[in-house]
Amino acid sequence: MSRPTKHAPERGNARTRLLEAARDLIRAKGFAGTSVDDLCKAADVTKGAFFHHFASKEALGVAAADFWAETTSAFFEAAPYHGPADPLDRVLAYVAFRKAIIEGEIAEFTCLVGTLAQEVYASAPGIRDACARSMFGHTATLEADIEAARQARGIKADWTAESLARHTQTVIQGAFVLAKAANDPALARESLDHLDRYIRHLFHLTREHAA
Amino acid sequence: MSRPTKHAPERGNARTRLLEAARDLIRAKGFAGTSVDDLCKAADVTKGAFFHHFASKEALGVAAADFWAETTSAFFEAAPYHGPADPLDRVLAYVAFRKAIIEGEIAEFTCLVGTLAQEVYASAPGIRDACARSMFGHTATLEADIEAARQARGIKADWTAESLARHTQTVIQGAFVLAKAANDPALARESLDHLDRYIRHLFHLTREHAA
DNA sequence: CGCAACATACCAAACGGTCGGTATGTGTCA
DNA sequence: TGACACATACCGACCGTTTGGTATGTTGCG
Repeated sequence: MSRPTKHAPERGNARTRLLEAARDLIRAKGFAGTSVDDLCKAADVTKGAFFHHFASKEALGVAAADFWAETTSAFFEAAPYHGPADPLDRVLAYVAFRKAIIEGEIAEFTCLVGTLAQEVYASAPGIRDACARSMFGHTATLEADIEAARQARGIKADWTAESLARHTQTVIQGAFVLAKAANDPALARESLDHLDRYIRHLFHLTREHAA
Repeated sequence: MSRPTKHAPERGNARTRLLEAARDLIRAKGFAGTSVDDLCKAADVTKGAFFHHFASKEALGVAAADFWAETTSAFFEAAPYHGPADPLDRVLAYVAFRKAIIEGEIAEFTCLVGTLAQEVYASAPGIRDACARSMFGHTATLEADIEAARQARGIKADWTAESLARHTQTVIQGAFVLAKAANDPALARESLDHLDRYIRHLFHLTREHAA
């Protein structure tokens, strides 16, 4: 029983630990508020390792946003809300799922790329664009279900699936801002209830219809 | 024709210039990304003046949030959306007004206290609380019109005026996040259209009803 | 005079980033 | 098989600059 030979020279795990540290520290303290030394300490690596893997702090920011895109898309793909056969039920289940995962520490359920984009949109366009790719890549996955629901139910809409998918993201991002300001996750959940009610309205559903 | 004597020993205008610089720079670069030197340069004052007026950089952050609360509440009080006699019309006019002022440079129409709270909610509770006061002080002004509209129209609601006022703020804050990520104000306006549609639904209004 | 409103010069710490070096593979060809 | 060339991963001392903050004036006005 031989150990598998490592062909591709295993992408160092210092790199991964730094990306995880970036995810956690930036969500709690912001990008500018997190120093390279902070990141190295949290990841338990040296500064040499940091600049071996990333050309600059800004490059780490871009990589962190890409890392976020990868890990969250895997997370949402594996999530239970894809179960229902009816596409509208999947959309409502998505909203319910987003509401359900809002709990515990604020830094643990809020969005890295939303925080990051808000902070550096003007000073670091590379990071901003990586955040946009992550955010709108995610809304695109919801868009398909919304469009399918619209067609299946023959809804004549003066809105597009794309805009409703983006509006859903708007409510989620805004909910995080209010939760942070008030230091209370309940405010975020509250807005997701309004979003749920709005979507049911657009599809002529009663409030009682189960998701 | 004598010059008006200044009685109240005019709260130094270096202080005001610093607060204005803080408002503009923090919206563009974030709080941690804006240095005391940056602020002094933009306000054309020296560091001595800065620390004469503010005990620390964090104290300036609190003062900037308070300054934002004062100036925006004056701005919204003077805004035209208070005109309509019907309270619901005032609410819809508010949403239309918020949409109308989204134009030009992103840093010019986005919200200081939203940005600030998102960045420092965990590391500077004093600033966060000042942001919360500004934000929820503003939503409270909308809440009155929403509640009046609900009573005037005899709406039996499973939501409160308070929560709808906060949801409105949620959509506005989230709209700013998406506009920054995509570098496009149009995305912010788009979500305000969804919000308008939602409010009309809650009050059983047709889409055509004029605001 | 006395005090508020500044200006100037300075400081220690923290910052992002560089650099010479080591340890450990890995591919290749005689 | 072994040895040479080269690559990757990482270390930690060090560098120049910027940081938030302080100490000590100076100025002008009631």
